[in-house]
Amino acid sequence: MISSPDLETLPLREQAYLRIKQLILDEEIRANSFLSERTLAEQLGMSKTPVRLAIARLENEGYVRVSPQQGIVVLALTFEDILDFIDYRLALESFVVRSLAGTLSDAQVQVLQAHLETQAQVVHDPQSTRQALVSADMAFHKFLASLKGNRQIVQALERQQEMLYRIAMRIFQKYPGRREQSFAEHQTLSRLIIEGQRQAAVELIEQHILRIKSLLVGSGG
Amino acid sequence: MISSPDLETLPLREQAYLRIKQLILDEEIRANSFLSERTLAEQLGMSKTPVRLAIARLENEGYVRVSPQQGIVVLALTFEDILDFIDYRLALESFVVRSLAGTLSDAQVQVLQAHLETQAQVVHDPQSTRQALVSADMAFHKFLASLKGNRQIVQALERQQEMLYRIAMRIFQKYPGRREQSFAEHQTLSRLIIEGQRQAAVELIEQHILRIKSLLVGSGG
DNA sequence: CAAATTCAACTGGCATCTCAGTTCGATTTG
DNA sequence: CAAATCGAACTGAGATGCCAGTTGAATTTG
Repeated sequence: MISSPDLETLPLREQAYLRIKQLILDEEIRANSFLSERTLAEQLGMSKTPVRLAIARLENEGYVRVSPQQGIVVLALTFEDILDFIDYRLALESFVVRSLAGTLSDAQVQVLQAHLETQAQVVHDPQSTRQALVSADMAFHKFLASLKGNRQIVQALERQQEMLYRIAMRIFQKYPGRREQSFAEHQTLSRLIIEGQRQAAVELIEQHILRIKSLLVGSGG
Repeated sequence: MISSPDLETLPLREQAYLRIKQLILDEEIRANSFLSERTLAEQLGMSKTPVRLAIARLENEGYVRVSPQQGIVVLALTFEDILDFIDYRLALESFVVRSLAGTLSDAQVQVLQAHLETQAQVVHDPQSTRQALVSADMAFHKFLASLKGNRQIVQALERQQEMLYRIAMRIFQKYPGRREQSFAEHQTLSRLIIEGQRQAAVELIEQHILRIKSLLVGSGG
């Protein structure tokens, strides 16, 4: 959730986009709340122009809706939206796992295991914030996709992850047990991919993702 | 490729977006050519402001690249880009077909067959333009996705189709035989989905899509 | 007191202007 | 003649101001 180059060196429209999106994802700006270009511009210390570009981008990505002469509304994800995004993710990730299984080079196996080790430290550190846990979880899936080397899929997955970040945070809060369980599944999944057990790997990732749907039913959107 | 509400009633930024994108897709603006906000604004009869928003959107979608103090470049798809988009499509569509097979209601079967009939008329009309043939082909796939009822997947597929529209046009030009072959596969695919032959349906759609890769190798990017 | 009306304070949409940085050809200079 | 230099003509980035349309509370009117 953090982008590396110094925020201040970026164009103002990019700063505005990143900062507003972060406020939304962290729920410092809640769904269904209203914004205005002028207020945002003042708060961010810039003019309306770059704010307008940022808002337009957030609208295209589905975070807000802009009504002429009315204002900007932060959109709430409907239950249907969430289920759609989960199936979308399922389509992407099961493809990734299917085409990855049994194809990893030795070097790739090394990097994958290093990545798992990094996540292990976060998971086993009692100091880790919920943000850190969720980010590490998402980073693993994004990393798998990047192994496939398909920019479109990685980008699509990123977009999906950001959109469901707020949901993931709630799930991690409600079900703390997922901390360990999710990581254990990542380890198993990695092993199956490395060993080339394609069918088992695909089934595991599908269960891994579809389990989220079950959890959501129990948490009521 | 045509959006229904009267172009003139849309906000200027939307008109600019649609018109510029159409020029790019129709290759009236070729890849690697340079644009400028001011020139476009003059040509479209509006100020720079809405043009700037349109260009920003096209940049986010990957159609152009904007360099500060230099200009706007219409991006050419690399061969890798194309292959990535095709795999992306494969991930989406094989998921759609897999989850659709054997689940269609009678009403959905009716609409699907009506859709096939519409496409048949376009395919068998010798007057049909290449644009019409490509659009009808894409419309079938988009329709299948819409049967699944997942907005995210439909939207992702739309985006992918538009991005590969120029490539599809070249392929249809180089291989006129695809006119009939593609349509025949759509008929078979529909039958397999209706009859619930899931595995066969998935294999067919995967072949259908992967065949495009083979054709591209023979056409040299 | 309640209903209709007005109006001031907002909203985003767009045009315009200035600014700094790039580019490239004409000009100058060796 | 060739190389260095200068400058005019571009580029997008951003700030600002105006406009039309919406909204809601105060005010007027029955």
